[in-house]
Amino acid sequence: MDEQPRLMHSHTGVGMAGHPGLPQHMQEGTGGTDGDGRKQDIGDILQQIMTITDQSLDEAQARKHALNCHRMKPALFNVLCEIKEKTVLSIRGAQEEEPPDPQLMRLDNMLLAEGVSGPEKGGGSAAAAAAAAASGGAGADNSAEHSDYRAKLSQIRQIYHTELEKYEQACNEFTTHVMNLLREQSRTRPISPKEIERMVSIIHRKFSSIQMQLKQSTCEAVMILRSRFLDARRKRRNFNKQATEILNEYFYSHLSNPYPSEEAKEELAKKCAITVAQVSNWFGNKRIRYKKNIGKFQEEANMYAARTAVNAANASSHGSQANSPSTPNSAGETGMLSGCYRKLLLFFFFFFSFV
DNA sequence: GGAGATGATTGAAG
DNA sequence: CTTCAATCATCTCC
Repeated sequence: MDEQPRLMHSHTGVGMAGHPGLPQHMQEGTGGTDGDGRKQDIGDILQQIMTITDQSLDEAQARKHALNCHRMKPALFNVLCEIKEKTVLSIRGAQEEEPPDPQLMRLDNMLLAEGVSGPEKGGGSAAAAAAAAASGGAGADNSAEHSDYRAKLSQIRQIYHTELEKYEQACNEFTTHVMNLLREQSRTRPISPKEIERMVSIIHRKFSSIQMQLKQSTCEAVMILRSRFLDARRKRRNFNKQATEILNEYFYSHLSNPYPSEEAKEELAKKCAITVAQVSNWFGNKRIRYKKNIGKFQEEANMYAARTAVNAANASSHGSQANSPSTPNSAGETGMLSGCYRKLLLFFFFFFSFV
């Protein structure tokens, strides 16, 4: 029977003696020396434990209150807190400092770049802006496409934000609820603030995984929209004849160095009603295609060279009209030509044709 | 429908 | 950053 002293010890150690909420016989038992009396006490306690589930809620509350008011309770509670703190810290050691999820970062970056998350950029996205620049001067149908794109993107944005708000609200509500529960429970069992913090972070992690799904689907929607839009952008239009003539004229009149400066590009872009990027593209394509097959472009080169020569001659004779050297109106121009210039044109044409 | 022309895109190089 | 070179996707002409 060496269990008996231990039980007794534990009984006194836990310190229920003098507790106002405990039955008198239990309090007496702590200081008692009578073996039978002690046995009786233990029997009573066991009986109480066994019947505790049968007690009414009010009775249980009374016992809870009694326990809370016990004089040894704070000391015991602190000890338990310390033990718990150590345990929790050792558990946390392995879990903490986890790096941010790269996939989530990617999704966040993409949503930000597309203008879905973050501040609204007037509905404009990188794709819309790029396409707007690339399609330059293409006209009303393109701006209609852009507005369509913007409208759809804004729709996605709205849904995303509504859902995100819902998730955040639900997360906050749930977190508050759990925290209240834990605070309430912390009065009867040791729950450290760190433990609450950990619980909150667990909840946040769970909700952020739900949020990630939302972000994933939003990204997919944007990608689909964007790919459709970019496909539409690929439906290019050839530049109009006048624009091509302006570009060709510049190209062949600068054949020794067909690299227009930024200013020249801007001017050409303005004249052709296209973007500077399109001018750059055009010159890039032209240079490479010309170089690849000079023979094929010879006739074209001769024609533009002749035209340039005529323009130059024209400019010298009509000094005041020289401010538009690169875009002659062929029909009008020919009509204005004197016999002398017509001869000159023919000379240049044939000269360059046989060179 | 096919061939060639043409504007745009992409990746490498400087 | 610009330019080159290759390539793609579409347009235009026959």
